[in-house]
Amino acid sequence: MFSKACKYAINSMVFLATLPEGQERAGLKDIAFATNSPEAFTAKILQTLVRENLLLSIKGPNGGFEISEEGRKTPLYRIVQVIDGDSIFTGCALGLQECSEKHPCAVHHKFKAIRDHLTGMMMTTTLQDMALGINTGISFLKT
Amino acid sequence: MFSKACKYAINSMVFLATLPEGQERAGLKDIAFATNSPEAFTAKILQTLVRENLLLSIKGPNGGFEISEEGRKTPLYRIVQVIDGDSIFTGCALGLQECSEKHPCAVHHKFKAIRDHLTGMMMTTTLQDMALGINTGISFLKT
DNA sequence: ATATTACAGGATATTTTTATCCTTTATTAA
DNA sequence: TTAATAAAGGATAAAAATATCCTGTAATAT
Repeated sequence: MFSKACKYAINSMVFLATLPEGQERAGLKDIAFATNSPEAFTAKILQTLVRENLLLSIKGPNGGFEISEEGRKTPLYRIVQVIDGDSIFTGCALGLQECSEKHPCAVHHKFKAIRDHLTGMMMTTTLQDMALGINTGISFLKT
Repeated sequence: MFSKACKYAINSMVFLATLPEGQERAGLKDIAFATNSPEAFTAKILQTLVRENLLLSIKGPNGGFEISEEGRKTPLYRIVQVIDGDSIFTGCALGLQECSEKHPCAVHHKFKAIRDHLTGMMMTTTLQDMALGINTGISFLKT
């Protein structure tokens, strides 16, 4: 469904979103540990998120990453789009280059309904929402 | 969503299911052409489907592949399961090893609804259904 | 100023997925 | 029985995704 890179991105963002005000910064090591992801690889992905202004990065002692205001309000949709592109939201399930109402693949209509369901969910779920679930103990960041 | 291997498998099966009675056999070359997929790679995938009794293969002159009776009735679900495994139907969107009602990830409930929607669709759509759409000109096998 | 800390980014390695090639095996037609 | 055909299957190859390592750069604290 999503690439590992994308899962690491989402989980890192959610973790940062769970941190309480006043101590919202975390280093790579802590992020990787909290999310069960490989440190160096995660670093690469965070770089992308920083470039997109979804994260702030601070070098030096007491440095680390913080979720930006923009990032906090960001829907899950955006993270996926940034890391995996939006083929999952728009691409043909069966691989047709052109798959549309006019030229549908054999499951176009049925599949479109599911994609739309997914897209809607991803657009309306923010990282903040997800963090809230974690912070209230309703859901979990790692196994 | 699905691997290329899986898309090739589905498209090959659907193509074979579109062939009229009495001439339901097609060679690798024709299958690959009809579905826009690489011949040798597709051959490997068809081997798997043959082992699963979803296809029959016949060697020698006038040989080729035929969809089996079992294959014709098979839901899309089964092809995906055979080629990609069922992580798409059961796995956690965010990569948690254990993701369940008891120990849900941050989008478990919302995502489960979508997965169930997908699973239902895949279980109720047979290759025959898909072939019918192609044969009636409603849908297309390639771009 | 200097040593230390921590991210940035380039280079490289590993693994998985996708793809091709070639020999073998089975089948058919002549 | 032989030549031709077509899939099976093993061996590689190429590409993409995942992962690690190392040097450079910025920031901080002493």
